[in-house]
Amino acid sequence: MTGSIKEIAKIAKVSRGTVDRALNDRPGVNYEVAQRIRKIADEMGYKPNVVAKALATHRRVTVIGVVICSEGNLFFDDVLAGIEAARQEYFDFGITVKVLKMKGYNPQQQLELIESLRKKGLDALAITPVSDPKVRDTLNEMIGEGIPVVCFNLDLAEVNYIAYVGCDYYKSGETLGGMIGYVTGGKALVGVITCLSVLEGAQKRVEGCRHVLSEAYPECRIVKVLEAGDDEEVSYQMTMKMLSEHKEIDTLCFIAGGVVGGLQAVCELGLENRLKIFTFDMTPAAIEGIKKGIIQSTICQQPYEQGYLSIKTLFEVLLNDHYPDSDHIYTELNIKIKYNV
Amino acid sequence: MTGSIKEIAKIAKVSRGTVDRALNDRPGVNYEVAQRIRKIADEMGYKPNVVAKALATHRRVTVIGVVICSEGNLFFDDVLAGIEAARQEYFDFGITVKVLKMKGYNPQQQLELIESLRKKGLDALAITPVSDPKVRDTLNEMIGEGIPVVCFNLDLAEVNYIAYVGCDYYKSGETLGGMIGYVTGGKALVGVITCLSVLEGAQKRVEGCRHVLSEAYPECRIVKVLEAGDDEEVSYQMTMKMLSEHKEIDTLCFIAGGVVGGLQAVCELGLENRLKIFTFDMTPAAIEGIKKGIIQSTICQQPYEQGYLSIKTLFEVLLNDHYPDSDHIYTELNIKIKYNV
DNA sequence: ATGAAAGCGCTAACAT
DNA sequence: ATGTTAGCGCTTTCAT
Repeated sequence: MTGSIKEIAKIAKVSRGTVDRALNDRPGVNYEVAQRIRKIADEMGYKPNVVAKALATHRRVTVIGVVICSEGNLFFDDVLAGIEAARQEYFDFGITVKVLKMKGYNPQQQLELIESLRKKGLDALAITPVSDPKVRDTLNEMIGEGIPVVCFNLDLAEVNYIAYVGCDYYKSGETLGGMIGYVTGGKALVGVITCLSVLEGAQKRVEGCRHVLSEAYPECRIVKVLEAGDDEEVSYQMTMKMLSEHKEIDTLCFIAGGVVGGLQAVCELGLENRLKIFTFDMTPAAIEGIKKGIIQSTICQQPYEQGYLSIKTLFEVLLNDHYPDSDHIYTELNIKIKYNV
Repeated sequence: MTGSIKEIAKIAKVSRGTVDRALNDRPGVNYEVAQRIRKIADEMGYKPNVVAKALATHRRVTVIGVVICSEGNLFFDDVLAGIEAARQEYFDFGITVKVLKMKGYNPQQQLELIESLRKKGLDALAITPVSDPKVRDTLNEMIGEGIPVVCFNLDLAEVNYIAYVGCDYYKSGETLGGMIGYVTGGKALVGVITCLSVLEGAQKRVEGCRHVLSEAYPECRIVKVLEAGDDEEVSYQMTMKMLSEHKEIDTLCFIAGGVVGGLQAVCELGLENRLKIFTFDMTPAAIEGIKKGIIQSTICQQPYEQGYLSIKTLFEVLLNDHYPDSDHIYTELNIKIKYNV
C-alpha cells in the first residue's frame, strides 16, 4: 500500500507530471509546490513502482559496463556466470550489460577499455580495478560525472565507488591459518606460492595466515614465500625450487592461481601424499585435487555472487536510487574439503 | 532483441489480442492461426517482457503463501530474512507473500495453516513440510489444482513439487565426518546429540558422518547417539547423561538444535577445553561457541538463500513460466571455523 | 473467433 | 511553472 503518483497528484491538486518532476528532483517546478508534494508522498509512505518505472524508461537503453581481468583465469568463470545471470534478469528492465574482458593487470589496457565504454555511452560501471593511480583517477572522474562505479573482486583505495564487492582477503588468510592448524595438528613448516605482488589481496592473505599461525599455532611457521605470477609454468618452477631447496617443508599453500603447475611439480617429486596442500577458490584443478585427496582444503569467496551482486547493486542504484548500507559488501568465505565440494 | 507482441501481430496480420491469446494458450483462437502465430514468435526468438507482463497483471494480486516451522528455532531467522528480501523485491510485480509460522512439527496444525491460505486464495506455496502422509496428500492435491509448490529446508518424498530447496543432509553429515577427522587427527570417540527422529534429515546426517568415519578414519568411532528433540532443556539433560555415562567420549556433535543446553552441560562439567565440539548452522549460540574456541567448527547450509530462492523459484514459475532445471536445488554446505564466521 | 481499446504506474515530449 | 498526452509491452474487457 504505497500509493501511486496519481493519488498524490489528486491530493496535491496538481498534475501527475508535476508530481513526477517534484519527486525526482527534475527542474521546472515551484519550490513550495515541490515541498508540499514531497510531504504528501512522505506521509503516505510512497515508494515508486520500479516495474512501472522500468517500463516507462524502456525507450532509452541503460548501459552497465563491465571491465573484468578474467582472460586466462578460470576463477572468473563463475564470476562471469553471475554477471550473465544478472544480465538476463535485468534485460526486461531495459538494461544492457556490456562485458569487456582483459588478460592480466595492465593499467594502460584497462584505461583503454574504460574509454571505449565511455565513448559509446555508459550509465554505470563494474570493474576489477588494476592497482594504478591513473585507473583510480579515471574512475573518480567518471564518478564525478555521475556514473556510479562498483569495484569487484579487487579493491582499490581512494575510489569513491558505490561499493567494493568481494572477499575480505586478510580474513581469508586467517582462515587458511586456522585450517593449517587443524589439519596438521598444529605442527607445520609452510611453503607459500603467491601470485603477483601487485595484487594487494595476495599479500593480505599471507599476512592473515601468518598472524593466525603465530598467535594460535606456535609450532607452525612459514618457511618460504615465492612469487609465481598467475602463470602455471612459473608456478611449476617455483614449486620445484621451493621443495628442492627446502626439504623440511611439509605444508604447501597456493595463495591464488598456479595450482595446475604447482601440483604438477608436487606429483613429479612424488610428494603428493606427504605434503599437506591448501589452495584458494574452486578452479577445476583445485576441485580435482580436493576430490583426489591431494589438496586438503580450498577456501572460496563466492565468485558467482561477486558477479551477480555487482550488477544487482548498480541496478538498484540506477532504477531504484537505492544505495547499499555499506560500501564494503563482503562475500562469504567458505571452506571446502573433500566432502562438501 | 526478442521482438514484441506488436511486431508479431503485424507480421501475422492479426491483432495484439489474438497474439496474446495464442501465445498464452488462452481459449478462443483458431487452431491454425494460433499455430502460425506461435511459429512466427518462435522464429524471431520472442521472449515476453516480464516487466510489462507484471505491470499489466498488476490489477489482480498474486499470492505466494509460506508455511514455515520457524517458531522457537533461531536457525530460521536467516531463512525468514531471505523470504523478506524476496518479498520486497517482488512487491512491485504485484506479488504478495503471506508468511504463516508454526512451532514444532505437528501435521494437524500444518494442515490447518495450509487450509487457511487456500481459503483466502493462493497462487503458490512454499513450505517446510512435516513428514506426514496427510500433508503429502494435501500438497499433491493442491498441485493437481495447479498451485505450484516448493518445499524448502525439509524434503518430503512423493510430493510433485516444483523443487526442494535446501541442503543435502547426507553430504552435510559426511562433511562433519571429514572435519572430525581433520580436527582430531583421525582419533576420536564421538558422542552425538541429535534432534527428533521424525526429521529424516538428522538421521541422514548421522549416517553420512558414520560413513566417512568408517571409510577414512578407522580410529574414529561414534560411541553413542542420543535424541534431544529441539528442546534446550532436554538437550542439557541428554548431554549430561552422555558425558557422565561415557567418560571416554572426547568429541561431541550437535546434529541440529540443542546447542545452548548442550554447551551449558559441557561447561558445568568443566569439559569445554577437553572436548572437541561440532555443530550445524549459525545460531547465536553456535557463533558464540565458535568465537570462544569451544566449538571447533559448524557446518552451514545457506539459510538466507533457502528462503530467498524458494520465493524466487515460485516467482519465476508464476510470472515467467520458467521451471528450474532440477527439482532438487541444493544450497551450498559451508564450513565455518573461528576465522571465517 | 477476432479486433479495438482501455489501462497497469511511470516518464517525457509537447502544450500552455 | 504546470498541465496534457502519448507511450513502454502486455492483459483484459467489450464489441463485433
